[in-house]
Formats: sequence, structure tokens, C-alpha cells
Amino acid sequence: MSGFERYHRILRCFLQSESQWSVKALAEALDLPASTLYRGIRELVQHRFLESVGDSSYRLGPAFLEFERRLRESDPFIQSGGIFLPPLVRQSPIPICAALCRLQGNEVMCVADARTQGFEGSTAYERGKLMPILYGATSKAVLAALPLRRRDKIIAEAAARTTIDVVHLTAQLRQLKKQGFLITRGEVDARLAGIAASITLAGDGIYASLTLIAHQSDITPAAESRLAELVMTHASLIRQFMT
Amino acid sequence: MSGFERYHRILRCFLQSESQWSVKALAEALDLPASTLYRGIRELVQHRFLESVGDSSYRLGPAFLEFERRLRESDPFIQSGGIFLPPLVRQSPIPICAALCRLQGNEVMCVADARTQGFEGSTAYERGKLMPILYGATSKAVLAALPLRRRDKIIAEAAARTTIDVVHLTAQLRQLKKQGFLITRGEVDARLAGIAASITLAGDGIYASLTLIAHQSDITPAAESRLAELVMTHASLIRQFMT
DNA sequence: TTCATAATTCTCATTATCTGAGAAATTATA
DNA sequence: TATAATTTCTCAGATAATGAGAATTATGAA
Repeated sequence: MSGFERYHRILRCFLQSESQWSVKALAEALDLPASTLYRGIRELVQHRFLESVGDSSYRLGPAFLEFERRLRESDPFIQSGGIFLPPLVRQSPIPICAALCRLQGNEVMCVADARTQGFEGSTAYERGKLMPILYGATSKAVLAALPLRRRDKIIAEAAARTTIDVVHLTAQLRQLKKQGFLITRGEVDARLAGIAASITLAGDGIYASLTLIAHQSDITPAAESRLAELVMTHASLIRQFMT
Repeated sequence: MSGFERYHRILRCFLQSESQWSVKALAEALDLPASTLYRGIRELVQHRFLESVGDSSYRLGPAFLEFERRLRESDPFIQSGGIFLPPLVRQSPIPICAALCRLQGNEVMCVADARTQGFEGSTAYERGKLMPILYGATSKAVLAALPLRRRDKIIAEAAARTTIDVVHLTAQLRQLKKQGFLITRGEVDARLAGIAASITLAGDGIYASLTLIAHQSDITPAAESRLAELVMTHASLIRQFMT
């Protein structure tokens, strides 16, 4: 092991099941001797990437708050979420959650979110959350935002790992381009539906989507067309803001 | 240079003046050869701590969103801010910003915030922001939360760097203990005033404060006593929640 | 397209750092 | 105070980082 990977392996543990780790538990999980781990942990603590909690265990540290804040205040795409999502959800006729998501590597990440007060979001989409790559309106709208070559590459890679209905997917992407939005129901969470529009900002290398997520039971035909309208107009507003 | 410091030196640059750096600029700032820097940057990009932006420069990456999210969802003290601050600001008679801050090392960091809609917060306190150590109600209430020995050590260290009125500070801390809150006016931002109460959670090693920040021009005597009441009751609520 | 320029990666000998086992020191606990 | 748990330290051998410059790969202009 070498370089940054050494530290990243430690930090990654804290993203998984447990948010607090004792050195002993980390030593087992990473198969490293305690002396080596203590060294790495000490460095991470010194730089506030970890912090020591009373009972001889450790957790993520405040450095992440500091860096995330800087990201939030300096990244124009994240900013656009802060500007446009709150007014957007206020215009919705039913409780929704709005998520602005973009491609990062071969994954889709939510970078900004907002929800109406009524939306009960047990497992709702949140800033910083990684999304499934091929399921749901969100991710499909991101795929539709991509240049053809890159899109096909990602689909091919994903198809190699899991069985997917490429024909159906392609049809959905075509429909998305044609009508400007895409609705999926129950693909990610059985109770929810997503209405998404693509956002392409080739100049910034940003391939993204805006999604409105609602409980399927709340969606009337009238609400559906209103949400489709909202998602398209606001995707457009964000596109303009960024150029 | 060695270990994590190697990567941290690079990352720190992105917290300062510029949020985007070209390799050339970084090389000058850090006095490192390009080949070495490219290696470090590549590793950070691979792990999403940096990301490449079109014009051959780099910025902070999405990993910070991911880790910050994890911190937010797993740290009970940060959670308590999410739970209690929004209802708190809704009860304020004037526009305010509420900030929950804690000691980190020898600095004070805001870990959660909320503001009323009317509060125009150009440079208002935000999650992830470091606060001055000895000025303002926020920091003084944190000092008051500390065990005497540690408090004196911090004051002594700070006094060595800048000239401070230790007598006045001590008097303020005594007053804070006595009446349960402290008001300062214009110490951090000339137009603002802060009303703070201490929060000590010795079991978790957390020394913190809750502050309500308002424009001095908005503060009537009636508003002031209401805010003092709110800050004390909510500091108490958070204390209870955490135990 | 073709060329020129900038950006990025690669190579390799040298130098510096990391590793891991166990001892030592420190801190918590009974 | 004694005992255990946690954390740091030590050291020689193994491993990885460094930096100058070459090689390669994008990028952009004509």
C-alpha cells in the first residue's frame, strides 16, 4: 500500500456500516498491525480528518465540514442548486424532494437537494449521496446528457456487471430527448417516482440532471404534468445560470 | 515533507484565496516541481478529493460532500443542531442567525446553523466556518464551557500572540456563568451582536456554545430579553438531548 | 488538417520514508 | 495501588517518494 491510498483506506471505513471505529476493529478490518494504524490515525487526527472520541475510538473529523463549506461556496453548480431548488419545491402542488445530480467518474452523485416541508424523507436523496448508475429517472437523465460515445461506454460497462434491458433503456433515453423529461416509478424506491430532465454543460465537463421525487400515491395526472413542466423549466434556468 | 502532510499541503491551498489552481500556480505556491505535484494531484483526483476542471486546473472534489454527509448523519452533536436550530429561529421576534459552535483543538468551529428568512447574511456564520478564538460571544461562551485549567491555558497562549484585556475577559466569563448568557456587540462584525450560552458535554469531550446573531439595529430591549431566554432554554435542550 | 504549445505522464538513480514487531510509556480502570 | 488497555517509540530492513528531463498526450490556432 502506498501514497494517499494508505490514508484513504482508513477513511473509507468510516463511510461504511460503522461511523466510529476502535483501533482494534480497524486493525482487523484492514489487516494491519496496530502500530502502523496508530501512526496513520495520528496524522489524520492532527489534520482534523479524524477526531478522537472519548472511549478510545475515532470518528470523522471537522476538516470535512471545512472543505465541504469551501466547496459549497465556490462551486457554481452546487450554488445553482442552492439558488433554484428552494423556489422550485415551493411551486410543487404535492410534497416533493428535488435533487440536482451529476456524473462523477462512473457514478452519479447528488450535489444539492431541497424538499417541501410535507415530504417525509426517510431515505430521500441528499447532497453527497451516490446514486445507482442505471436505475431511476435521475441516472437515466444523466446518461441522456452525455456525449454518445461516453454514454455507450458506461452502459456497456454496466451491462457487463449486471443484466440490463439495453433496448428498453435506449428507448427511454430517446423518449427523454423527445419530450424533455422522463418519469420512472419504483425503480429505486418502490414507493417513489422520479421525474427528471437532463442538464448538459459541456464547457464545464458537467453532465447532470434535475429530478423531482414524489410518493407515487400523491401523483395525480394534473400534478404529474405540472411537475414535468417545473423540472424542464428549472433545468433550463440552471443551464442558463451556468453559462 | 512526509506522510499525510504531503497531500494536506496541496488541499490547504484550495481553502485559501483561490478555489481553483493550475499546476503551475500550485508549483510556485508550494515550491515543488511539477512532476511531484502531478503525482500527488493525480492520487487526490483518483480518490475524488480533487477534481479536474476543463481549463487544466483543479478544484476540491466530491469526496468532501460524501464525507461531510456521513459526518452530518452520524455525529449526534451536529444532529442536535439540525433538530433544535430551525424551531429556535422561528421563535425569534427579530431576524437572527443561530450557530452551534464547538472547540476543535484551539479553535472554535461552527458545526450547525440556521437563520430566519429575513436575516440578510452576507458574511454570517455557517457550518464549517472557523471562528476567532477570543472575540465574540460565541467564543467566550465556549471558553466558559471549558475546565478552568484548559481555559487558562488557551487564554495564556492567545495572550502571548495578541494583546487582550484578560481582566475584562475574566469578568465577562464570570458574568456569563452568573446570568447564564453573554451579549457582545460589534466584536466580530461591527453591525452585529451575539447572544451566547455555554454547552458543556464533558462525557463526549465537547465544549461548545449556542449563539444567536442579530443586527444591532434590530435589537430592542424586549427582543434582547426574549433572545436571552431562547438561547438559554435551547442550550439546555441540546444538553439534555446529548445525554 | 497540421503544426506549435501546453499539459500530463513516465523513467530512473538517489534519497527519504514507511513498515512491523516488540518494548516502553502513558492512560484508564478496578 | 495494581492491572489492563491504549498509545507512542525504536530500529533495521523493505519500500516508496523525489525531481530532472525525456516522452507522450491533449489543446488550440492557422
